[in-house]
Formats: sequence, structure tokens, C-alpha cells
Amino acid sequence: MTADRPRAPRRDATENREALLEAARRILNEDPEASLDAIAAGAGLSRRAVYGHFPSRNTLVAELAERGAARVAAAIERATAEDPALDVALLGRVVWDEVEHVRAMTSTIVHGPLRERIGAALGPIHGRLVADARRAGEQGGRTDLSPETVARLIEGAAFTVLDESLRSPLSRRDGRRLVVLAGLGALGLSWREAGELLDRNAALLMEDR
Amino acid sequence: MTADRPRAPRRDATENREALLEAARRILNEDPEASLDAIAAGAGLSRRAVYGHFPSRNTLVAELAERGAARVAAAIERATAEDPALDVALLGRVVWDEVEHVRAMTSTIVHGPLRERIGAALGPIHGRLVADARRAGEQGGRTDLSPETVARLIEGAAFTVLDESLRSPLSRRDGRRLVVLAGLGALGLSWREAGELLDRNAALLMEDR
DNA sequence: CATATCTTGCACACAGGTGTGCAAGATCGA
DNA sequence: TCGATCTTGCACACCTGTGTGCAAGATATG
Repeated sequence: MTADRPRAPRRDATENREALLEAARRILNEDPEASLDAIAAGAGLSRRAVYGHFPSRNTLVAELAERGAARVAAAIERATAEDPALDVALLGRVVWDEVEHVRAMTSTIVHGPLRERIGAALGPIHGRLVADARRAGEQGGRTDLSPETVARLIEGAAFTVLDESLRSPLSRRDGRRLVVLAGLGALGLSWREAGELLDRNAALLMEDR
Repeated sequence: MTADRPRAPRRDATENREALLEAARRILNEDPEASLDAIAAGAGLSRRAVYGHFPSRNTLVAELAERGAARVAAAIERATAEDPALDVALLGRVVWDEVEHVRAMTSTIVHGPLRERIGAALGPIHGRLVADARRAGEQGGRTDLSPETVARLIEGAAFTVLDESLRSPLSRRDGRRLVVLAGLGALGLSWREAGELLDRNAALLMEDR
């Protein structure tokens, strides 16, 4: 009873599959409602060929979203800070760097029904933020709102910067700074405190990784 | 050359027109992409009849959006404060009260192509926020971001509360408080400063007008 | 009541999209 | 080279939605 796996997929086939995901990333980022036709053409394939790789349009987009979410999740694990405020800032910077070049798609995916699909992969971010907000409260920080609410506000602030950067483009550096400042504001820091934190940790906005 | 106006519109006709707008408000607020069919049914009319009152679906929605925008614009003119931070808080409260019961529709209209259509009517809000941010900066407030950017962050914070309240409903009072706190945070106040401001102006969150 | 006005229900054209079947051709790979 | 694998192009069914034409019926209103 050898499983009927007639042969390994042809090399060009797997290449085309990747090309489709790549084209989807590029095209959906310009028009998040682009048709399957447009995506296929972007990959140099016909619409019909797509169905040889993905059973449906949604499957394609979902896989794309999950890959992105996994990438972000992996990135945040490599960056942690003791101080809650610093951790929030760090999270902002890291996530921004991962997402900045796929802003438009990110925005629609997060606002749309695929949100749940990537929720699992992005859960860790939320968890970290809640924990940071709670610890900050214990150390003299915001106690007028629940940690859960504070976390949502921080996430929302990040999305605000995201949406804002779609209307008037931001340099990578300005985006980083803005997303961090907005997040710290939601955490309850005054603008001076946020600025001082950034001054004390200048590396936070630097180009390295 | 008397204009050929054969007669005034029948009373039930104007009633139906209002009923359509009313149904649109109600239904688009539950499903912002609801079809014209659903809206017509909600008004107790047939889809066909809608075209006797509005030349297109978009016309209907646009009129609805413009009415709402005008309502909000009128409301903010009735509330002004000298202190910039207080003015931001006041704006937050007033706008929230006007918008809270049409959150879902507001969200999609503001994120969608109708944004420009109501931009004119909502421009005053943006203008007030920019002026507040500028004056705040002159009085020891945030100078690390341009007034324009600060205004955008405040608006974004309000939308965050809006979106958030769609996932886990907020009481009118909690919504007010949250939208004000989030706005003041974006303005650069620490959570304590924001709290003190609210304490000094307890009437801000009260039920009256 | 008589009539202009409104509403209805149907059919239709149109647009844009997804997903499938199938034959013919291109292309990898052993 | 030769066969399995992929791609293509076409046709097709299907869906959901908008907007229009038209005849027939309902209803306000002078």
C-alpha cells in the first residue's frame, strides 16, 4: 500500500507557486481587492493556472497572511526588554519594521475577516502588551484603564500610524518613531517621558537589528 | 415661463424618502455593505421604488453621510474651550455622543471613498485639533510632532475607540471617557495629567449637554 | 370621483467576480 | 526521447449586485 505519490512536483511548478504568493503580496498591497486575474497576471500566469496551486482565492490570501503573521511573530520573539515601557517601544519598532512594506495589505487583512485567521499567530503581541500594561501599572503607570484596554489602545495607535502612512507616506525612520511615540502615549506616558525614554535608548530607532 | 412643477410631491412619497434614509441608517449600521434590496425592505418598500427617490445607491448613502456630518459639525460649534487640552477633551466627548449610535457606518464611511464627501463638513474638527495641538505646544505641550500629525493621532485614537467599541460594546459613559483619555494621550498628556484634567472638569463627562 | 402620482413585480442588460471541465499545447525530467 | 506534469484558452455555470423599461395596480389629493 505505498501511498500514491506519483512523483515530486516539478521544479517550475513550485517556483510558480511561490511566484503567485509573491505577486499576491505585491499586488494586494497596491489594491487589496485585486482580482485573482490580476494576481495571476502579476505572476506571469493565467488565472486558470492558479487553481492548480490553490483551491480558491481565499486559500491563497490566507496562506499569505499566515506567512506574514508567522514572520512578525518570529521577529518579536527576538526582541524583549525588562522595562515595560521600553518593551512597548521595542515591540512597536520591530513590528513596524516587519509590516511597513506591506502596509496596505496589512490594514485590510486586519480590518477584515482574515483577522481571526492570523489572530493566533499575532496573539503573542497582544499578550506581551497586556503584560506590559499590567506591569507598568504596578510600577506607577496607568491604572485608570484595564491592561486589556491599554493594550488595545496601543495596537490601535499602531494601526492609526499605519493608515496615516498610507495617505501621506512616511520614511521608515519617521514611521518607527511615530509608531513608538503613539504607543507610549497610549501607555500613559507624557510626551516628555516618551522622549526621554527614546533618548536613553537611542539604539531603539537605529538601523541595525 | 412658469417652471413646470406639476404639483407638490405626495405626502406619502416624502415620508417614504425619509423612511429610506432612516432604514439605511439602521441597516448600514449593522452591515455597512448591505444591498439596496435590504435597505428598501427595511423601509417597507421594493428595491424598484428606491429609484423613484434616488438616482443611485451611492446617492442615497452620500446624502445620509452628509446629513450625519452636518449634524456633527453643528454639534461641535456649540462647544468650545479656551484651554487646548480641555478643548480636545470637549471635542472628543461631543463627537462621540453624536457618533456613538452609528459607529459601524461611521467607521466604514470614514475609511471608504465617501470620506472626501464628508471631509468638508468635518474639516472644522480637524482644524480645531490642529489649532489646539499648536497652542498646546506653545504652552509647554508636545513639540516633538507637528500639530498636523498630533491632530491625526488624536483622530486616529478616536477611531480606535470606535472600532474597539464594535468588538466589545462600551457603555455610552465608558465610551466617552475612553475617547477623551485616548485623545489626551495622543496630545501628549500623561495619564495622570489627563485624569486631573477630567477631575477639574467633572462636567465634561456628565449626561447633560 | 378623476387623475396625477407613487409603488410593484417582472424582465432584462450589464458588470465583475469565482470556480470547473476539457482539449491542446508547452515544458520539465528521468 | 518520451511521458508525466504543468499551463493555457476557451466555454460554461453561477453568484451578487446595480440600474432601466414597462404595464398594472394602489393611493393620495384636488
